[in-house]
Parts: sequence; C-alpha cells; structure tokens
Amino acid sequence: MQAKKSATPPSTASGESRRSSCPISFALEIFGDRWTLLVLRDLLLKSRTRFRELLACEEGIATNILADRLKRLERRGLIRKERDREDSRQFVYQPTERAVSLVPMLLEMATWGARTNAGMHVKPG
Amino acid sequence: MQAKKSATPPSTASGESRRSSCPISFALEIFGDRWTLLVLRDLLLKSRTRFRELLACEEGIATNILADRLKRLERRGLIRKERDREDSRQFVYQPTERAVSLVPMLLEMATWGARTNAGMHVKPG
DNA sequence: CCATTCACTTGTATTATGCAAGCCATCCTG
DNA sequence: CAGGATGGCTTGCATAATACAAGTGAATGG
Repeated sequence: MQAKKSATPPSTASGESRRSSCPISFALEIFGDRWTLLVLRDLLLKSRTRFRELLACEEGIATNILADRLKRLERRGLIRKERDREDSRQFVYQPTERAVSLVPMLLEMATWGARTNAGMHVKPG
Repeated sequence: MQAKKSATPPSTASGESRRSSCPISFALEIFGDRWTLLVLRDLLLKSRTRFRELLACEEGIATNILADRLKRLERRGLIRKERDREDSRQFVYQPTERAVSLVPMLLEMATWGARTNAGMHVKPG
C-alpha cells in the first residue's frame, strides 16, 4: 500500500472519504458494487420507479440491500424520493439529471456485455 | 484462502452460473466489484502490465485481491499472462482484444465521473 | 554465497451481502 | 370501523468478500 496521502483525504459530496482523485475511482465509489448499477438500470432503462418494482429485478435483490442502495443514491443526488399521490403508502424514486447522464455509459456497458457474451464459448465437457 | 472457487457461486462467464440474461448483468459479473475495473484502468489506460506496477495503484490494492483479480481476468479471457524475457521472475499481463474493447466504456465512465465530481459541492459546515 | 526483488499465498480481522422474519403505516373489504 | 392485505422498510443472523500483515519460494545481482 502506498496510497497514504500526507494529509486530508479528499471527500465526496456526502462527506465520505475518497480513495483517489481518479474520476473512474470516483464513479466506482458511487456504483462500484454488485447491485447499484442494476438498480440504476431498472430505474433508467426499464422505468421501474417503486420499491416493489425494483425488488422484482431478474437478479433477485434483497430488501435490505435495495433499501440501502436507494438511500445511498438519494444521498448522492442520483434519485429523489417522493410520495405517490394516488397511494400514499407508496414512494416513487425519480432519477435526477445526474443519473440520466449515466445512460450513455450504461449503453456502452450493455453493448460490450452483449458482444463479449456472444464471443464466449461455453466450456465443452 | 479465497482462490477456492468450489463453494461460491460468484458466477461468471467461463462456464459458471449467470444471475440473469441481461448484458449489463453479464458485464457486472466480470467487473462489478470494487477492484476489477481499477485494475483494467491501469492495464488499459496507464499501460501498467506487471504485478508490482498494478500493486502500486493510487487506491492501494492488497496483494491477495490483485492476484485473485488477475486470475479471474485471465480465466475470462481479458488478459494473458506471459513471462518477461529479460527477467524471468517477472510476468507481463497483456490485455486481450476483449479487454481493449472496454476502453470506450471506461472513457464514458471517466467522463461521467469527472463531470459529476465537478458538479458536487462539499457540504458546508 | 547471500541479500534483494518479485509474485504470490496464508492467516485472520473486518466489512459487505444474502436470507428470513418482523414491524408499522396505509389502503381495501365488508 | 374491524380485520386483513399491501407496501416499504428494519432487524438478526449466517456466509462471502475484502483488508492487512506476514510468510514462502523462485530468480537476480553483487
């Protein structure tokens, strides 16, 4: 380990410490885990905006993980939580402009995933 | 001991189980963790090809994690491990075409990270 | 030789994730 | 308006991933 910076660690908007000044590292601090980007995919590309809709993702996210990710995303300004006007038990999670601007990257990722998946052969035997 | 693949279903492409058929999910099974994409960044954008060079990343990766990620990336066909001709103690990790094709996505991510970082204000007080 | 470099491996502590269950406010039905 | 269903979480606990320190063994260099 050599990342010991002499003094103040850089911080994010939510006051948390930064691992480095790299923009890729910064991005990964927001969505570099196994779930956040899947939640954003459903929010941005599948227009799923309620807890129970997001919970029903194909990959099977747990309720505590989803709740945690939604809180983080709200704190980092990628979504806004609002009460549903028609059913006040429900909340609606709206992606902000900051989240919407992630769409090109998501599409690049989807393209790469589809292409790479097609190019991978299932191991014989 | 973490290189044991038997008990875990971390699931990925080289014949391991998939969480869903979504290409984004597929991509995340390859690099959807806190370290893999940082390693790929150094390999692809900073031309760091040796273990000790990759180990020296700004974020401070641990040796066991780096060793594990390099193995995974090799198994999934994103890098090739070769012995250095001039110093046979060393290995050189070469990104394959499959890894090189990730560059556009990495650049999108960097762009988003830089833009978002610039737009975030440090909390006052 | 013999210390040093290099690429790991191993052991253990800490953190994140997964799963089931519980909780509470708001509907909906009768 | 009681009693149940629904929606959105929280909590407890088991397992997996990650962090950190230390150790191993094969080159290399002097």
